[in-house]
Amino acid sequence: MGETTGRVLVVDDDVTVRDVVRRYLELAGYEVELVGDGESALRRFAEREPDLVVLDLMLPGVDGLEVCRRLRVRSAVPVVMLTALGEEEDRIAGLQLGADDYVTKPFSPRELALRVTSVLRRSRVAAARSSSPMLTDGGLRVDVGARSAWLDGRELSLTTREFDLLVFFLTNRGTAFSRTELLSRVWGWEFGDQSTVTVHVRRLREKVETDSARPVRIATVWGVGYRYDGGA
Amino acid sequence: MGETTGRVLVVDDDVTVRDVVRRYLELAGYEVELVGDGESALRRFAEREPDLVVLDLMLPGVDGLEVCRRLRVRSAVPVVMLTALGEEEDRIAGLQLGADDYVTKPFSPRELALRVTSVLRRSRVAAARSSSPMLTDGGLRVDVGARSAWLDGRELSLTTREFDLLVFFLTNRGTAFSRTELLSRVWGWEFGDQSTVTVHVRRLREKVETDSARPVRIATVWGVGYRYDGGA
DNA sequence: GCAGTTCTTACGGACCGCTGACGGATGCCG
DNA sequence: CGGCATCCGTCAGCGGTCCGTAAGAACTGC
Repeated sequence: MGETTGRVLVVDDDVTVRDVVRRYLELAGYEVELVGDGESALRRFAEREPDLVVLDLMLPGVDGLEVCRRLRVRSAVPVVMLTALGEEEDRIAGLQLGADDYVTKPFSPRELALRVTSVLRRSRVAAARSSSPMLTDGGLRVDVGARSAWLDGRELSLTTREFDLLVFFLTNRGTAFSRTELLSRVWGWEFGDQSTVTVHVRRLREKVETDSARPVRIATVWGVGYRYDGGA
Repeated sequence: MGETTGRVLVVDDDVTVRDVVRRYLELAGYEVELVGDGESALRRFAEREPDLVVLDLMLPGVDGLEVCRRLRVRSAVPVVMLTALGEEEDRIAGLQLGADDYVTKPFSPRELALRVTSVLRRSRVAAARSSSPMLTDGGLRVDVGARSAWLDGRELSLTTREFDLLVFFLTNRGTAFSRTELLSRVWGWEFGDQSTVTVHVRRLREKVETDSARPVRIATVWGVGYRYDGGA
């Protein structure tokens, strides 16, 4: 099959390793680019934006960990690290920097190709699911990732607690919660003054209700607590 | 249509060939320059920086191969070679020197025009993909590969950290990040003083915000961290 | 009308982010 | 090798925001 399933950038200073890796990855259907040092890796990455990077830890000049960090600054590209046996600490550091997998030298090229395939599949699934969710209700729109909210088009300035509270309500519509439960699930407290909740609900109402004296969205459930009803 | 789709420099010592080629290329919408020998070709190339060069192999004085080689020293301009039948070796040499296509004499002028169009299209696609990606936002332009940035045309002098931070923000617009997360993804630290982030954001703001006391691009998200909003 | 519950307002302190300054590290130039 | 400039991380002070609490008023259900 001539169809490529992705572009892979291989970074290793050993020509022999590069060639072997190249052959196997190409057999697996990948388009392969090779570079021998960190600077070239970063430059080539910027030019070609490969789908995955195979990165040797030991590199002349900028080392593998630094390359990984710099890549991570501007890309979520999956990285597979090549480490020598016994570089335990480096491996851990690498994974902390966001490497997605690692292979210890000496490695079987077939194994590397398999890992590449598996990491790539994993990251593609993750990417498909990662778009920032938008909560909406009537004229209310909430971007959880951006931590901002709009009511009828104009932006609301909500404090941290208000925002968290609103998000909780929006993701749990139609269910009544006691103040104690809200304290637990929004504040993370297991005990505390319930009036804290009361006051915050009031302040939130001032911002999301058209008439805060006659609330439509956040309903009071007498003797129990509060419930979020749709604003539609 | 009067619009030109590119400038082509034609190098051939035969006046008749030049005129025929010129007519067809102009019909195809190109702006055409004609020269008759190698020295003129190099000089004119330097003056006009055409988008493509049509180059006869047999030239008085500096021959075609040498011209091609000299061009390649300082430009990636696409070259289409004109070769006589049987100049097999020259053709191979030409391609090795970086010619992008060749046409054997006698040739149909229409075929030449088609080849020119096709080479030009190919090279433009390649250029678009290989030029280092530019991040832009409002008056802000960032060349990631070159590690340089401009605001309203004048170059910014950013330090390494500032640059990385800016690139991270530009590639993750509209999402709020905690200082801890920035520390992890830009600094590569898993723990550390959060004020490090605060201070760097401040320094970056001084350089990319019109009024750093009233930031527009890098918004503070109270109790959380920072978010990059468009500067538009 | 009474008791329990919720609403409203006010306030002080805690928290947070901004700022300016400093010392150490690093790299460059003489 | 020594001096200088740059960059970086830390810190303390300050000013502003936010939060939790308390206390009185209003309301609900009985």
